[in-house]
Order: sequence, then structure tokens, then C-alpha cells
Amino acid sequence: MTPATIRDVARRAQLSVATVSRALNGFENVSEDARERIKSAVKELGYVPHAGARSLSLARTNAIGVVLPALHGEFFSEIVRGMDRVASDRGYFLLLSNMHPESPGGGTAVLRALRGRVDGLLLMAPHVEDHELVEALPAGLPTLLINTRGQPAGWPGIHLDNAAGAKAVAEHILALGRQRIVHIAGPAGNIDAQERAEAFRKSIAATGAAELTTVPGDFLEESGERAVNDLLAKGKEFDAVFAANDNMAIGAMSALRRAGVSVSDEVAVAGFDDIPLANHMGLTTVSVRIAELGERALERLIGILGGRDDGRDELHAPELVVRSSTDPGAGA
Amino acid sequence: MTPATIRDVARRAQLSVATVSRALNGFENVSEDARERIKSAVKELGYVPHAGARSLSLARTNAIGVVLPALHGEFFSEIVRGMDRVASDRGYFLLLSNMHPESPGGGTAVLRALRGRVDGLLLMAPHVEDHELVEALPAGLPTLLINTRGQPAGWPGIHLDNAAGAKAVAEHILALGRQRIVHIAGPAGNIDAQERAEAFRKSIAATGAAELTTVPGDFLEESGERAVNDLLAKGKEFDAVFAANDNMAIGAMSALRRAGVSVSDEVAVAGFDDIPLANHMGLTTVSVRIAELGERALERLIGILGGRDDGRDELHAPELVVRSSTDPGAGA
DNA sequence: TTGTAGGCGTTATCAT
DNA sequence: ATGATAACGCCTACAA
Repeated sequence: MTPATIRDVARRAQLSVATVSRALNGFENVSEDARERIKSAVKELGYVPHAGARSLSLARTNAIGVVLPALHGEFFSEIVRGMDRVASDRGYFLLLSNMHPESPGGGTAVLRALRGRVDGLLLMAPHVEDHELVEALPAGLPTLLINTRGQPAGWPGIHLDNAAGAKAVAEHILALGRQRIVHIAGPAGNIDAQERAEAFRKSIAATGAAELTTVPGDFLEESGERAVNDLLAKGKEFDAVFAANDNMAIGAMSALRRAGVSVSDEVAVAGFDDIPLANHMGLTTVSVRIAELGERALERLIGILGGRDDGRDELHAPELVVRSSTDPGAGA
Repeated sequence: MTPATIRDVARRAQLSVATVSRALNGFENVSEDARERIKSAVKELGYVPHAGARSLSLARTNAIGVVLPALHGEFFSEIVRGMDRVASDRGYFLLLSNMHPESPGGGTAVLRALRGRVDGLLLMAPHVEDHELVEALPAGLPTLLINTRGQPAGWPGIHLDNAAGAKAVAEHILALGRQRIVHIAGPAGNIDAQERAEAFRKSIAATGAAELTTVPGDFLEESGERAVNDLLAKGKEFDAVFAANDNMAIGAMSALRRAGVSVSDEVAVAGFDDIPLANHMGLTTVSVRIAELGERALERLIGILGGRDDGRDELHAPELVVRSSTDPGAGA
């Protein structure tokens, strides 16, 4: 037996589908008698409204599309959690989909598959160029861009303020009196990595005094370890390391400890992201407050859907968290 | 201007919507000429098919609903990642929604909101009783139950094999020759915690020789710390601790270290879950392989949708991972 | 208060 | 190969 439709309910209640629809949607102009009959018909038939049909009729899905690149653990988890909090609070579902950067067009095909399925879109695609992204968007689908490369003119967006974070780390390290500083960079094509490296370089250079060495990395823990091992093997001297993310910073700490170098005392280490592990390891880092970013993104998108949003590009400010890897007195 | 529909394309190409639909869906019986005209009409109008309307017509959404309770970080992240991998591979979207255990009916209302929106459902709701859950499900919505309390007869499901995991830990600890064993249990109402405690108790009791003390906990790190501190304060002697999850085990390790007790040497410590932190801390634990559980769940649901699934309740086997917290020679 | 009928954007059947 | 047209399940003027 196929699921009951509103027509079945109407027949059973001896009423028209219009009346049933009105009753089901809580309109006032329905008699008590009708209401009763409908109620029991619904129960007897086990009727549940078909959300898809409803959406088509109302031109409203109550769903929000979330398109993210394939993400490393913590970030994915946190941003989705933040979005989910606001979404379920406001009665929206989250329709998840990841872009496959390796597929043709950078995976922009999924964007079209979302048309008529969601009311709006939260899109994060750091690997795709702005204009490609904007061209791939179905016309008329309200979209908020998160951390894309550059800011497509006129598109509302939220960008992580990488520069502010890197600058805070630089100033902290310099305030500690460190002079020979190493930066373990992230993947070459990654916009976040680029912004962090650039802002860090500038802040260090501004003092004139300190020396900065930048070595490559790929955001994975092993690359942080490798970077430090290479430097030590070469006899390179340094008293501070800023890794472009926490994973690499943790790898760097392991390598230093293994080499018998005291972290914080001889070499201060800092990362970026503030993943849970950072707290346990006492790693000084920049807290991105990812969940808050997710919350904010959803809130703004809902604003856009409601026709109230200034469409500007917003900067999400991170926060420096000092722990024992740079300051022995900082606990943890 | 509102987005173009298939009708606009038909008009522009001087063809009927039927022909356009056929062309768009790659049918053979469409002339080259028609194909060309449609192609350019689509491009000129920026036409993108309306997935919602398509779903209604086809009675197929290509979306799978995922309903989870509010979850602590790692688990949520991992299980969704696993599901997402398979889903995007098979051309499905994931429609996310969390149940609010505190709302009336345990949050079962969202289940109805999913009808007509998804082709199938992946449902994890350890806080709701079986029969309530099954009653709340829209009729005819293929559903796979994950780690629910008990197995509603006749419903396909996947359950974590807590008993096998706890048994493996018990045998490992006994093999180490430990005789005075402590179990830090999870929350009283939690089914996973109950199963772990019970299986562990049984396995220990089976030997007859060892002594087991069970103390309460709540899955949070602090409760593991507190439990150990209490035992030490009471002068209780023990040489092994099995916590019902990794968070508590890590708390226990901290407390032991702080008290100057050598972990593994004097007291062996083991946990459950194998969160990333466990690896870093060298904690012996039971790896749940959450992402794999998610993958498997989605695969089975797709099997159900395809009419091929034996509908049985499947046990997801965890795996003992021995590290330095019980075996000094085990690295990490 | 209730019913009739048309529409939301597609697909599919049945002619031609 | 192409075109009318009736679904799909629901909502909503407009009428009565």
C-alpha cells in the first residue's frame, strides 16, 4: 500500500482537499466538525504530508545547501555543527554536499544539482576561482560565499581574517624577544596559507630586527615534523616556529622534543586553528572559532533570504590563545 | 526575472517540452537539429533544471536523510564523513538534521518532516525507545537504525559491538597479569555504557581470580580524573583502569601522573573509541572506526533502496589497539 | 465555511 | 522524431 495523500484524507473525511489543506496548515476558517473528521482521517490513514510536493507549490524548501571542499576533520565538524545549531533552531534542514576538486570544473556541477532543492546556499570553495564559481551558480539562488579566493564583487561573503591572526602571532613572538623565526607554510595553492604567510612575513619585516625563514608544508602533521627535522639536520639555528596550522605545529613540537630541544624555552611554537588537540598539547595558537563562523554564515544567509542583508564582505576575526608552547607560565 | 523553466526552453527552441525533456535526459530519439536548438536555448536562458519538480515527478529525491542526536565532536564528524564519502560517490545528497532529545516526543517530529524529501533514512536515536521510534516513522520510508536501544524486531540496523570491544580489553588486561581492576563507567542511561560495563564485568568474572571495582562517570574527561582521585584518596589499591570512553581514560591518566603513579608500569589504562587524542597520548583503546560505520550504514541503506538487503541487524566490530598506556613496548 | 480548478516544473504515456 | 496531456502531491485564488 502506497502512502496516503491529502486526497485520501479528504475522501475519508468527506471533505475537499482544500479544506483539509487549510485545516492541516492551521487556518481559522475551518469548522470544528471538519477539523475533527480530518484529524481522525489523518490518524487512521497514517497520513504524513509530502514535503517535496509542498515545496514545489510554495516555492520554498526549508532547506539550505552547504557545499564544502573535502575537509580535514576538525574544521568540517565544527563549521557544520555551528550551521546546524542555527538551522535547526530556525526550522531549516542542511543539505550537505562536498565538491570534488579533482573533477572537471572543480566540482561545480553539484551547484546546479541544488537548484530547486534548497532556498539558499552556503558555499566554500577555496580551490575555485571567483568568476568560475559565480558563473556556475544557478541564477536566482541566494548564496553566501565563505573563504573563497578573493571577494567576487557584489557577492555577500564571510572571510576568515587570516592576516589579523598571523599578525597577532608575530607580535606575540616578537614580544617574547625571539629573533630567529621559522614559518612552516601551508600548501602553495591554498589561499588561507598564502594570507597567513604573507601577513606574518610583513609583521616580522616591520621590526627590521628579526630574521625569518619560511619552509614548505602541506597542513599535515608529518610535514611539520619533517620541516623541523630538516632544519635541525642542516644545523639551522632558530628560537621560534609559527606553523600555518595546528597539525603542523604539533608535528613540529614532536620533532623538537624528540631532538631534545625544549619547546617554549629554547624554541617557541605556535599554530593556527585551535583544534581540540592544541589545548591538550598546550599549543599557543589562533582560535578560529569555526563553529561561530558557521553560525554567523547561516544567520546571514537567512537574512539574505528575508531580503535584509547589506551584501557586504565580512571578516571573521580570530583570537590569539597563549599557552605553554610559547609561555611556560600559561598553564596546560 | 524569475529563473527559466523547461517551458521557456521549449518555446525558445520552437519545440515541445516533451522533446526538450527527452533531450535533456539523454534519450536517443531526438534529432540532431532539435538537440542543437535546445542546447543553445538552454545556454541563452541560463536554464537549470528544477530538482524539486523532477523529484516529484520521478518519486525519487536522490537525497538521504541523516538524523543524529546532538553529538560530541569526534563522533559526529567521523560518521558524517563516512556517510558523505559513499553518498557523493553514489550520487546522493545528505540531508542533515539533529534530534532534540529535550523536545516533546524526543524530537521525533523531524522524522515526519522528512517524508517526501528523502529516499531513505539513517537514524540514530539512542535516547528514544524502540517502539516510539518505529511509530514515529512515516510509513514507507526505508530506514536503517544505528545504535538504537535494542533492536526493534524486523528492522534493519547496525549496532556497535560494545561487548566484543570490552571483552577484548578485559582479556588484554588479564593477559598482562593485572588482578585489581577498576572500571570507570559511563552515564547510567546510556546503552553503550551499559553494554561495555556488563561485558567487561562478565569477562573479568569469568576468570574468577581478578577483583573488579566499578565507579561512576559521565563520559567527560573531568569525571575520569575525579574517579581516580577519589580512589587514591581512599587508599584503594589497583593496577588497571578501563574507562568506558577515551575522554575519561585520558582524565584518569592525568590524575595518575599528577599523583606520581606510573601509567602502564604501576597502573595500566585503557579507553574506548580511539579518538585522535588517544593516539597522541599513547592510550590503549578500542577503535570504533566510526567513519567505516557511517560508510557501511549508507551502503546498506542503498541496498535497501535497491530492494536487496536481508534486513538483519548487523554488528559493527571494533578493534583493540594496544599502545603504551598498557604496554611500554608498544610505541607512542 | 466549503468546493472547484488551475498551477508549481518535471516526466511519461500515447498518439501522430 | 515530435507533441498533447495527464500525472506527481500540494496550495490557493476565486466562487459559491
